[in-house]
Amino acid sequence: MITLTEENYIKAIYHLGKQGTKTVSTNAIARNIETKASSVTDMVKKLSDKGYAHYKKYQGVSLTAAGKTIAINIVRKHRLWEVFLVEKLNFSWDEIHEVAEQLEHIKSKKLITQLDAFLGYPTHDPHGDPIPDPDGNIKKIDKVLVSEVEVGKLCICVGVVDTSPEFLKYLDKNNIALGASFKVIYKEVFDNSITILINTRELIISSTIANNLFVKYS
Amino acid sequence: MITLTEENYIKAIYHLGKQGTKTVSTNAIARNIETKASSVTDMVKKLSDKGYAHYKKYQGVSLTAAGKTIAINIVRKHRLWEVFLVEKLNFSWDEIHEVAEQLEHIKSKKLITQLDAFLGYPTHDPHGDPIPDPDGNIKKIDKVLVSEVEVGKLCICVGVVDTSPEFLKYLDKNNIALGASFKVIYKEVFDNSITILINTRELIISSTIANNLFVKYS
DNA sequence: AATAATTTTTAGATTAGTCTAAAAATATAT
DNA sequence: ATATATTTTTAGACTAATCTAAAAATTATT
Repeated sequence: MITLTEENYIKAIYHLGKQGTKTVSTNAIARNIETKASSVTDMVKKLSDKGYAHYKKYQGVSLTAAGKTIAINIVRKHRLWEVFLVEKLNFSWDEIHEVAEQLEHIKSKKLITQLDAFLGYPTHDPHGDPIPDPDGNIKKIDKVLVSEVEVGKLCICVGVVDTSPEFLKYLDKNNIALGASFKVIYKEVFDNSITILINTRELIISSTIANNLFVKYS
Repeated sequence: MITLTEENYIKAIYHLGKQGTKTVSTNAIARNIETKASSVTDMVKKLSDKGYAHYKKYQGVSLTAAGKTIAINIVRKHRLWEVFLVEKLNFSWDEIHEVAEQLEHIKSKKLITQLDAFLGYPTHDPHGDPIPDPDGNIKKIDKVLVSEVEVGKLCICVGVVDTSPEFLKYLDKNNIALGASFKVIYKEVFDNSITILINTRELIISSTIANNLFVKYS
């Protein structure tokens, strides 16, 4: 049996592992799940013993195939619940994360199968992130940061990098929801801010915003 | 903060407390949550320290007002989730208990408020048990055991005592669902079995069954 | 390449929850 | 009312997960 705590470590290793580097550092995990490095060392040994992680002292951690399967399954559950919360229970996209963090640990295969069907087999969560299928396959769409879009391009908002309530509330306030479309009309070289035309209104977005918003071309 | 384990003890004390006696025994709790009496003693002291239970050595336990509030809130969550599982996710009534046991511990006031609305403010769960309202009020309907119904009475099935999968499957097999109506046509004095007429079919039910099925008169 | 700074690990303690086995209290039976 | 049986509590040990502080290894700096 796998404990809730083990699941959270596996999830952290998974997410940190995707961000580039081959192996994940003890400190990075500690930061991610708000614990101490010494606790991470202990847990990582345990995960290694149980066959969920590769671990050599001082060399960082990575997930085994078994570990990755578990991680992807948690991600699938998390994102399906997020869709449920937004589509069925009228949560806004900045309120769903902490509830989904709890719901993702509920153990019942049937629950997820049925939830998936009930939601109409969604492919993306409310932040635009892909939902792994039951076999763990994740199809990635080609999305690009607003900061990299050329002037004149028509874009559709498909996702975010940062999912903090602060950022999501900013987007809401400016009517930038998933699926919203806009055109990039000017890129300021001095501070990398970008002027977009959304719903006939011009909006200047900072480079910080532009680096946290994904779009696809339409 | 209240832990998951504490919640489960409080729930057990609540359910055992309703079954008659003024105070609940250590052994009864141990049996109910499948643990040892010594563990119960420890936890019950803790609940008492935290103000959720009244406890005097060797005298049994009962819930304080605060403890009862927590218990009823868990029951409310449990039963709302059961409705969700049956109505929205097509679970059968013998499959829902163990999943609801997990879901009842999710912490989010908004989640339950919205779920309640989404389900159309149901008053009873799929086993016929009443769902406490947000303030903890439970309205009881006057239901009676089939074993106590007089011959000739027309009945509507409104609930069960035993909620084990075995019993619920037996009911399903014989088309006895919540809301099903039937007439008691004969009561055998020898073994207390009861013959009922359901959907033009005669069915003999044992006294065990008759003591676990609630009906109301129609 | 030697030293300094940083990261990671170990050692030992702590907390929540559990257990076994023995002691204490209560309930039952003669 | 005394002995017996049952229930409940205590004492002490164990596991999972955490922490602090110190030691060891790695990385960075000069």
